[in-house]
Amino acid sequence: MPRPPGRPRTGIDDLVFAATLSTVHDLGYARATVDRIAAAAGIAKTTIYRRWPTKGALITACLLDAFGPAPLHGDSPDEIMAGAIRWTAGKIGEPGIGAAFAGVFTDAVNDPALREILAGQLQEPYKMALQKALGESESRVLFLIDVVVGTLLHRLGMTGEPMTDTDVDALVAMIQRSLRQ
Amino acid sequence: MPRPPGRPRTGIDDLVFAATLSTVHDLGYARATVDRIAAAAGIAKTTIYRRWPTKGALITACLLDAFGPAPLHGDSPDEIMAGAIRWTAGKIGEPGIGAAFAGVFTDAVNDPALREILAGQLQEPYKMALQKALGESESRVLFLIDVVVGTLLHRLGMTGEPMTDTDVDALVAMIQRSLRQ
DNA sequence: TCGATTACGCTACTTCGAGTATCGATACTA
DNA sequence: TAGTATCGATACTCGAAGTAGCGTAATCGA
Repeated sequence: MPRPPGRPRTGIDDLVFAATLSTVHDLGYARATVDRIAAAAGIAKTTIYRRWPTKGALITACLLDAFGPAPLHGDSPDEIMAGAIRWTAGKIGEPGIGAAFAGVFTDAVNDPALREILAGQLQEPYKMALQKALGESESRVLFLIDVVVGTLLHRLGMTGEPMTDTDVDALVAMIQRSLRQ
Repeated sequence: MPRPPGRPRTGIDDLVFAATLSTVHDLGYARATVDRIAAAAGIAKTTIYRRWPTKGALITACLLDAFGPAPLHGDSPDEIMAGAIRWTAGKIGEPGIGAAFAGVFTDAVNDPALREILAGQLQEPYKMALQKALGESESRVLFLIDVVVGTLLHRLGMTGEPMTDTDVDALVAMIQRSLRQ
């Protein structure tokens, strides 16, 4: 497929993603304006809006890049679930990721278009992979995602800190007991 | 205690709370501006700001009023927990309450002052009551609150709809198994 | 009845962030 | 060299949070 005409885009997506997470980490989601993110990346704000139509789309793309494919390893559903939960908890604990996630999530509550993006682009791949790996129904997997992600985000939102390893262990144990039943 | 001097405040708190929930329900959290809430209540915006310093404080006061004390009835921890979970799910499903909760919650992620209000005024009483009713440790009760409220809010945020009774049943069963362990 | 005090409604204002418009300069293709 | 699309920069619109000031209304004590 031939290159489209005109000046090609410069490869600054990774730079913008890094600047986004860094700005959210330093200033919080609400004060991480597009102006500031652009300044942190050393580019013009208009360049950001040429690539992502809204701030929500930018954050979602940033999260998609940060999370990537889920590592679903293990010989049993128990091991697979434990790995997935600990991986999720670790990601949410990384600087900026948890706050960005919580921020875009809350924006989505009353923005159906953004909700569509979140559910379709971010949640859907993990849902499919988990269904296949665990052999569980769609509704069951969606329920498990609600429990795991909801719990981790609620802790982050109420305390400002990611969940401790001890509590993540409790979450793993609770889900595993639920799976065996 | 003698009445303070000057014109007394009119009893419009309940009116404002009702207008707040109604506006959030109709327009969503983001478009439920203080101007619109005031218009829905039939009062001036400045009157709202005389009573609540910020929009977050207004929403929190509204939620405090809407939730009220938790009904913790039952002869066993299982029954108490089941009642508390279903009561919480029902409240979050009421028009406007879930969206207002999710909105103020997300605002709190990067607003320590608002987080203080949420944790201290809204969560704290339920935490104390549950500790007493269940005989569990503080950290255990906080974990349970994270799971229940986080799961319900995540479902609401991802789908725009409150959790179905079937899934609430699954949540109850999972928590009960976790409690017995 | 009169002054002091405080709340209310109203209008106007400041501030800030999301998103848009425009323009000159630049990089690439045909 | 002509055409196209990107980048940076500046300036702009729009909407919402929160503030200021004023005239008016309600309640108190004297």
